[in-house]
Amino acid sequence: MTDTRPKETYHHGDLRRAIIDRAADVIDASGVEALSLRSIARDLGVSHGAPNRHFKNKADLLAALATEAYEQARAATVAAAEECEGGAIAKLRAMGVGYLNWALDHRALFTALNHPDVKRSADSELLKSMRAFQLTVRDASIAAQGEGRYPGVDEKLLALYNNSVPFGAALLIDHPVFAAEIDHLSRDELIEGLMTLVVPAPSE
Amino acid sequence: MTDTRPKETYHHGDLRRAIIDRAADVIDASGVEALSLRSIARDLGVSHGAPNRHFKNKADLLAALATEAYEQARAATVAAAEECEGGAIAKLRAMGVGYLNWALDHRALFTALNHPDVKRSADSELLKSMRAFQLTVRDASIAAQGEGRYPGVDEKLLALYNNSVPFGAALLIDHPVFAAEIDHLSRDELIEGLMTLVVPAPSE
DNA sequence: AATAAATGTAGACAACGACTACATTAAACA
DNA sequence: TGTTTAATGTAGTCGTTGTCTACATTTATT
Repeated sequence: MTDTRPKETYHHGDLRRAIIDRAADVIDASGVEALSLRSIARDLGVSHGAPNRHFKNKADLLAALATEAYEQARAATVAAAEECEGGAIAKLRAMGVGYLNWALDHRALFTALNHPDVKRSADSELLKSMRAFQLTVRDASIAAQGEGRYPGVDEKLLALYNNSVPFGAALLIDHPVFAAEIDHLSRDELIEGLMTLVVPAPSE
Repeated sequence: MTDTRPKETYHHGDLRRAIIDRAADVIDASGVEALSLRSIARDLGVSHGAPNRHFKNKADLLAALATEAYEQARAATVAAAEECEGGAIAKLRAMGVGYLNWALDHRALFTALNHPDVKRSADSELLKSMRAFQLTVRDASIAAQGEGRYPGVDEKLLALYNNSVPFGAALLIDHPVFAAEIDHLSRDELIEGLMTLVVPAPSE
């Protein structure tokens, strides 16, 4: 996954990429609070000031992680929809499954995506990625509505609903206390079961 | 803003309470990353080491905030259910509304409740509060199932679903990018509309 | 009244984020 | 090609923070 392309020069070659990857590892291992530009620099064998050439400050690194998270999440949901052979409703359901699988497979990025302070950042790249993700889900919701799902419901409200479930579920499934309650279900059963509640199969 | 009491007494009286309250203010105003034990101590007119008598470390303060958040959230949902005069299904729907209203009225505590590093804490008080909240929702879900809602669905899966929606929705509604998309709806319309999708009124 | 426990203070230290001036490498251009 | 310019990394510094320790003051207990 970490396809670092070392050019083996005195300049690191792709320090920005390496910092982001390392940051994700740190978050996975020790949490967001443990994230430190200096320790990442040490881990990568560069001076403590080097990261500042790539990130204006620490929040900027977190924003970069979140941007990547939104792009990956969007790619995962779009891919899931494209692999689904059903109609718009089935695709919407597949997108939720795809998103949940991505979130559980990339907890560090998912953490960055949900970090409370990321909302505060006005970074335009981040806002663009957020918006792209949102629109993807909204369009899929509208398409599903065209197939008769939840007729008459405000489409933006429907988009909120279809965003909220995987969003909240990923947080809860990742949560030790809540997860303990559902450990009799396999992950796939959990995700499939949940999305079936959200987007029931078309009656047939 | 800072209710610094007259420094006539050596002991503060209720420093722990004051620190928690001030921490919530800081989170509201400047985000979690801006939280600092020393600046809180300064604001309250005590020495920089005083908070350590009440919180083992910074994470412990965050855990205390989260504990209080879970207790408040539970109280709000229970109160909403008790004020609802309908059956178990109507009560479940009211609980979601109550939870969402609480979350949007107490963003700092909601932030603490969702902070990624809080999950990592093994504080037993926190775990107790988390569990109490979880069981409250689960019991209400089971009661609603007794009235015929989602027959045959694994009750723990149903509890997850009923937790996920308000959980995720509160995050999204609080989110500038997503919120911009639904600004044509008032907050009450939004919450009511969403919960109606989650827990439709019983057919009658 | 004597003593212990709780609570607040003051000082110290290492780590951190962020800034600066400077050095080295890569890129652009003549 | 050689020169200049921008990008990138280094080393040093500063103020702030979390956390620890020793000590002071107040409150609780016996």
